[in-house]
Amino acid sequence: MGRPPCCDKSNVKRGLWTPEEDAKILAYVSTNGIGNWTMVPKKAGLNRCGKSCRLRWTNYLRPDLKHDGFTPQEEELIISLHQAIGSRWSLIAKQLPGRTDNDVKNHWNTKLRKKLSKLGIDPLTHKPFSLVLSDYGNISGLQNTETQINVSPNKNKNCTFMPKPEPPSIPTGFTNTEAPIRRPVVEQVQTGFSNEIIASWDSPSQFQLISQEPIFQPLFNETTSSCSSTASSNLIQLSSPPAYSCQPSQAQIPLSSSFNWGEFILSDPLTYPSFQQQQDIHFQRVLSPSEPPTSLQTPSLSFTNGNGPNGHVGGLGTLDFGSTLGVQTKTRSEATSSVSSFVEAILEQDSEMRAEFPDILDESFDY
DNA sequence: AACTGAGCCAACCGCCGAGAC
DNA sequence: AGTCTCGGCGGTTGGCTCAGT
Repeated sequence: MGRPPCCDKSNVKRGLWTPEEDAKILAYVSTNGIGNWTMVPKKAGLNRCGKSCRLRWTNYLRPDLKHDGFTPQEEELIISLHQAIGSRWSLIAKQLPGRTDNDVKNHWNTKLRKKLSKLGIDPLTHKPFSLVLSDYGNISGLQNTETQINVSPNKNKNCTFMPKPEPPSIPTGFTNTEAPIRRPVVEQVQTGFSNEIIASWDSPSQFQLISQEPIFQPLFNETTSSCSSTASSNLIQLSSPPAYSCQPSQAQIPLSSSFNWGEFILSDPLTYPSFQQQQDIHFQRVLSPSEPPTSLQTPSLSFTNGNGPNGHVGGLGTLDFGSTLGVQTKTRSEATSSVSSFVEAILEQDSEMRAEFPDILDESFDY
């Protein structure tokens, strides 16, 4: 038996609010304060659902709200917080005075997500698309090329894969000439559950405390300095909340030290086919002994609930850090070779199709 | 001028947890 | 312990605006 509706929806007005209705809410709140929203419509003389009144107040009428556009600083903060904690809009909004979760969510969905995509960054994982693709190749049970081809990342509607990521460009909304995010996120793969990796965000006070730690510093540094981040010694203390099944419960992950996003994106096999000739050299260089091997690693995922990699499991999945925290069990070349196989398979199919249907597929057809 | 599609944002929906009873 | 109510939350939808054709 479900919860009964808070009001008779057939008898309440819906849709946009009129100035008169707004005035009634404001008048009511100014004299009675906030509380017991279910009684507000009756007491304020409104033919609205109490919940609707609360939302109207929370998202629009509150006097402390800003109604102007987001500043570049606010955008940077949203991106970095989203990178850290995922789509927990209310927590993000608490760090932005005068902004509501709805504001932040809408701004993310309409502006920031596209900005990141244009930079060749998957807004879901905050990683370059090429790295996300290689992560799919790393998911256990997807060993062979055919399986990988059958698993389309686009099945996840939240996954904003682009068929051909654009080369890195200068973001329009940022004050700096440097891209605000060029560091791949190695701490998490955010597929609807893994944002719980960073687990100490449950209270705003904790959040505030942690947000002042170096966790975000690399991002902000990079907006004003070169890509050689000073975060090489930074460690993120991970402690899983009891409600989730991240493993292990305690882990330390070093942040990327000298990673160059531009270099990485330029190595994107989808963007630059010559990547295959360079990748081994590239990763040998990046993974040289002087570099922390984990700087390019991502957590490998194992699903204990039967959902595939595209399943939005909402906290029920299990992240297995066993292979990435401390011991590297899968090399970058393995990961990228699976991507290469994937690309090769596509190119091979393309060649066959071109040979078979030369009139249909002209030269400009491209992936 | 009319149409169309994309972008944007306000509002809604439904689930959930907390707390009162 | 069970039920009910409220408010919070993230995801989704509806409708307005505007640029392009």
